[in-house]
Order: sequence, then C-alpha cells, then structure tokens
Amino acid sequence: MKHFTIKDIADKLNVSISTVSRAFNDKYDIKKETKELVLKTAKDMGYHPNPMAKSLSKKRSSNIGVVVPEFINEYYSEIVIALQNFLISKGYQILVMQSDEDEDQELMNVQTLINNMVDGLIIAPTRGSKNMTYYQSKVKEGYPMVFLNRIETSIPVSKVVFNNLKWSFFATEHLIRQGYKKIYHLSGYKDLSVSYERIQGFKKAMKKHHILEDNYKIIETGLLAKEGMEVIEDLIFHHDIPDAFFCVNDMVALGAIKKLKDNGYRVPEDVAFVGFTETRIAELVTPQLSSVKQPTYEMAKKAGELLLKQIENKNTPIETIVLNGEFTIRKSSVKGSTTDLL
Amino acid sequence: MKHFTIKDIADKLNVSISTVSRAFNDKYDIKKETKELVLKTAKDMGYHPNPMAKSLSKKRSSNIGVVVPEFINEYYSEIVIALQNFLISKGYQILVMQSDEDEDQELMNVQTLINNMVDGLIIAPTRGSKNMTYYQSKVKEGYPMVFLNRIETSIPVSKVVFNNLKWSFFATEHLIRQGYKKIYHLSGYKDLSVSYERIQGFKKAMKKHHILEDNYKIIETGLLAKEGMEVIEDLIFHHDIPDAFFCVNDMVALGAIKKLKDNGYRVPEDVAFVGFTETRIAELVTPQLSSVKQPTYEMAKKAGELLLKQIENKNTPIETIVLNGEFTIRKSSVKGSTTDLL
DNA sequence: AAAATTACCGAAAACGCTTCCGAAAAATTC
DNA sequence: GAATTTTTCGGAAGCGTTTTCGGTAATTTT
Repeated sequence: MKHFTIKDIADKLNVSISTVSRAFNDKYDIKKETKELVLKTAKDMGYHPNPMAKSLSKKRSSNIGVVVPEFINEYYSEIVIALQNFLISKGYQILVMQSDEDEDQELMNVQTLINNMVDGLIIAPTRGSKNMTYYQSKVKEGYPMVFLNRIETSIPVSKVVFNNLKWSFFATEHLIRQGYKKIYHLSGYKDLSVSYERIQGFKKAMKKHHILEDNYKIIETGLLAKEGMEVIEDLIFHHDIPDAFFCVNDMVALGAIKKLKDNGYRVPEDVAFVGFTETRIAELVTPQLSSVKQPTYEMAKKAGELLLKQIENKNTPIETIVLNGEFTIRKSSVKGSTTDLL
Repeated sequence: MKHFTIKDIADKLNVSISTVSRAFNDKYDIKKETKELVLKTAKDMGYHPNPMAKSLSKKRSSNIGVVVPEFINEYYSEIVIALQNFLISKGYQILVMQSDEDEDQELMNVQTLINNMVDGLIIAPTRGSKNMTYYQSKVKEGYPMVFLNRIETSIPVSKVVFNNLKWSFFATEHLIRQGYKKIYHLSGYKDLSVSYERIQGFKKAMKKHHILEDNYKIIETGLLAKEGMEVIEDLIFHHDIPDAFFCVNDMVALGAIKKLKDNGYRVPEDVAFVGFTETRIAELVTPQLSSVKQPTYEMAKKAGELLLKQIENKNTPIETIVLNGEFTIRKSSVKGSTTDLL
C-alpha cells in the first residue's frame, strides 16, 4: 500500500500536476468536468495529499499549539477535547503540551511549538508572570496567539476568561443567605489571576452583606487536595473552624472535607462547603458538593475561533471574551438539609 | 523576527548549504572546525530548522500518533503525559486523539493520523473489535504500531498490557480473606478485554477458595459512576445486596457506594468495596477506597520504546509486555475497621 | 469574419531541507 | 616527488506540493 502522489494521478489522466492541484484547491481556472474526474480518480486510488509538502509550499503547517498547565484534572481535559474537536473540523491539527504547573516548562513548550512552526498558539498559562513579556512581544510581532483563563484581563492580548469575580460572588452570597455567619475562603495562590478574582468576588459579597473582617478569612492554599487538608489541620490546631468554607476548587474542598470528617466534624451540619470548577465527583461524594461550573466547551470554542480569525487575517484587533457559568447547589452548602444516614 | 534558513547561514559563512546541513546532521564528512563554526553561527542567528522541509526530504514526519478512548479520567491523562515526555525527549512530537469510547471515531482518528503521515501509532483501543482486522493488516504491511491496554494478548501485534487477571485475583482474594462471604463483581463490559480478564481473576479467586456459584455474581456494568448506581438500584429492589463488591474501576465503585449510602447502608460495615485503576480521589472519599494501581508511566514508556524500536528498525519481531501494579488496602474493604465518626 | 475576451491548462520555479556524486585539497604511501 | 588514498566540500537533484506566467483553444463581441 504505497502512497500515491499528485504526479501519479496526473500521469494516469494525462494531465499536468498543476491541473490536479487546481482540482484539490478548487481554483476557478479549471473545467468542472476535469475537476470532478480528478477528484474521483484520486478518491478511487486512495490518494491523500502529503501534508508536509503542502505545508512547505504553503508556508503554513495547519498545526496549532495548545499549552495547558496540566490535564490531570477534568477541566483542562475537557478544554483540550473541545479545542481538538473544533480545530480538526476546521482542517487543523493540534499539538498539546502541558507545563506541569511550571513556568519554565511552559516557556519551553511554547518555544518548542513555535520552532515546530505552529500557525498559532492557545495558551492557558500556569501561575507566575515571568513569561508574559516574552508572550507580549510575540503578540506584537503578529504571532497569532490566544490566552485562555488564568490571565489578567488588563494584559493586551486576545483572551477568553471566565467571570470568576461574578460567580465567586454568587457562590459566597449563597453561603451568606443560607445563614452561615463565619465564612473562610481557601483561595489558591494569590498570584494566580483566577484566585485573585475569586478573592475579589468573595470580598465583594462580604462587603455587600456587611460582614466584618473578623468574621471572614482568606487563606491562601494551593490547588491540590493535600493543601486543603493541611489548612484544616492548622485550623483545627488553632480551634478556628468557621461555619462554612468557599474553596478555590473542588479538590481543595474535598481535601478539607476529608480532614474535617476525620476529626469528627459533620458536613454540612457543622461546616458547610462550596467548591469551584465543578468536577464529576462533586455529585458522587457525601455530601454532594455545591460548585460553580465553567463552560469548558464554549471557552475552548471561543478561543479557537479567536485564533483562527487571527490566523486568517493578521492584525485583527485584540479581543477579550468573558464567559459565565452555572452554580449548582447541593447538600454540602444547604442549611438544615437532612443528610439522612450520611 | 524572520525565520532564517539554511541558506542564510551558508551565505553568511561562504559555504554551501550541503555543508550546513552536514553540520546539523553530524555527518562524518565535515571538518570539525567548520561544523562547530556552522553550529555556533546558527545558534547566534537564532536559526531553527524548518520541520516541514526536513520531513519532506527525509520522508519521515517525526510525529507519532496516539489514540486513546478518552482522557477525562486520570488514567489516560497520565499515559498521554508520560508518552509525551518520553517521545519528545527522543525528538518526536505527538498527535493525540481521543475516540470518545466509540469504535467508528477510533477508526477515523487512526486514519486521520495515518493520512497525516505519522511515523507510527500507539493505540489504546476502545471496546469492540470491528477495527482489529484493519489494524492487523496495517501491522502486516509493516506500519509501526503498538497497542496499549484493552487488547487480548492473543492478537498478533506488539502490545503493552496490565496483568489484570493477576491483580484482580489479588483484590478478590483480599476480600475473601477479610471474611466476606458473598462477593459481587461489577465487571464493566464483557467484550472489553480488560474486563474479561478481571472477571477471570475474580473467578479464579472464587475457585481457589471454594466459593460456590450461589455466593458470587458477576454483573456487567459500564465504566461510569452512573452505571454503578443503576446496578445498586436494581439490587436493592431485589433485596440482593452482598457483603462486598469488587468493581471494574473506581468510578463504578464510587457510584455504587453513593447509592448504597443514600439507601442507608454503611460502607464498609454493611458492604465492603474494592475498586481498580486507582484514582487520586480514592483516598479522599469516605471511606477511603481500596484499589489496584496501574503503572501508567511505565506502561507508556514501554509502549514508546517498543514503537521507536519498530520505527528505527522495521521487521523487529512482535512483542508483548505485561506489567504489574500495586494493591492498596484502605478502609473500604477492611472488616472491623472503626470508621470513627464516618 | 476578424478582433477581443475568456476559459482552461502546462511548464517551471519555489518552499527548505537531505543526500548522492564527483572533484579539489590535503594527507599518506611508496 | 609521483601516486594513491583520505578528508572535505560544492553542485545538483529530489521530496510533493502550490502558484505564477504564458499560451492555446474556445467563446463572445463588433
């Protein structure tokens, strides 16, 4: 099963290779019948164009680089899948690289992809801002690039972000409305834009409902369950357990819940919980975890569209897209919910 | 910031492009000093070879296709990450596609990748065997291909698989030794090789310990939490709840546990559980879930190595690698474990 | 019916690299 | 010091496409 080339088809039909090429790229200067003939015999022969030759001559690889901080959690997995579906449907391939939540790795990934001549990049940055000046210079050069998530809206690049502030506010307000008086926020890293924004939302809700500073706390944790557990250990040690926790993500919430349960606390009777960036297990754990769901598919699609626009037409203006999600209330944050037999 | 070519370097140094090329591919017929000079100026200029041109002339893309059934669950995510790390270190890029647990999608993915001229393929098949004859014909043609997981060891292709039978046997035997008398196996799909093998392991343990057929059951479920829940609903309806469950994976176990708890059962006091293909949340849920851990990184690396061997030397013989894992016993399957305050 | 357009197609260059072939220069042998 | 071998390099073809340019044949215009 050898690979046929454009020349094989040309020879078979006694036409020139230009004609065959014209048939595939539906150019105007080819007769309709010959075009159809070429296409048909090509199909019969099982011909597929050689993408490398095409790339070389078109000076475009039809590859798009995607860099994410990780894809162990469902969130970025879904984003990658959605990006792939969308971009393949538009005739592109994607090269996915993950940075392992490491800035240096991220820079290496981006450079590897650029050296591999991707036509554009979609980057979900990890935390830290060391690379931003480099990225911005690339953007200025006209390199098609879209940022996804975890990036300050103020930075002058095209981006798609979630409205963290708003939904953090909603989630917090829900806890307040349920009657919880003392609410702590486990906040992720403060230098991570999404965490920062969620902190702002949290504070906004506190302010709106006139809750004073001694009745709430913002505790910086990481993004892992382990880190949620550590914080709880510390709080238990200091006898400083609030009525409710609003957590930067579900994993931190699950870690914290685990540690509290291990120490005899009941959730939500003693302590209530709200997570963020909903995962599938939110409804499998006991109690089911309230969480904010982000529109991964939509975010990915928007990012893809923004990028393709840039690729097809350089100097399209910078754009920022801010998306909204849903907040699902489950037992973990409902006061007086009978948790039956746990 | 334009891209330099080999010609730019050649012109600058007053040498021919062949010489420059020789320097990069460390050929024997080039003087050491000129080679170093070329390499140095290339580096200074910020030159990077054009991968498309290279591919075209070498007739190899240095891309490797990876097809997995999904990567929402950690398992395949880890495999993909490990594959990527390994293959990039060897100078390859990977193109990852996921089949969404669908045979037709899988075939499309494989064909897309082949048309994109990947140098080889690593496939973790979804269930169903429709595509196997096609794959086997490709293998016969000499197309470098390695299968990962979910494939019968009897099929004549190179593959890396987990020793499901053995570890399923261990897990089951553990339940028996804990004193559980009536054990049900929630088995995934019977036409999925991994499920089939785990069933065999389960049966083997039953046989060894002389447990009769009316004291165990094998119930076919899917791979999702939802399906674990459905089975439990059914069993509750028929008042047919055993002492313990051995589940095809953690998600099914978690679904089943959830449903049992909702109906007033205590885990593990009333019903014990063992999962499979350990996930991170196994130790975050209450009770912590016993599970068998698969060596994802090692499996991926082995698969990568097998594939590169095939790429570098066609007609290397077919090879099968069977790997082992670890079984971690946690509270969900320990009799008389004080579950404290739950 | 001659002139002007238009439709269609082939030849050839180009994309940036690898590699084969042959030749000049250097080193070795006699 | 001539002959031979080895080292080092340049020229050129080739990888499979796209695209420009020019030309013939067909069609339309006058």
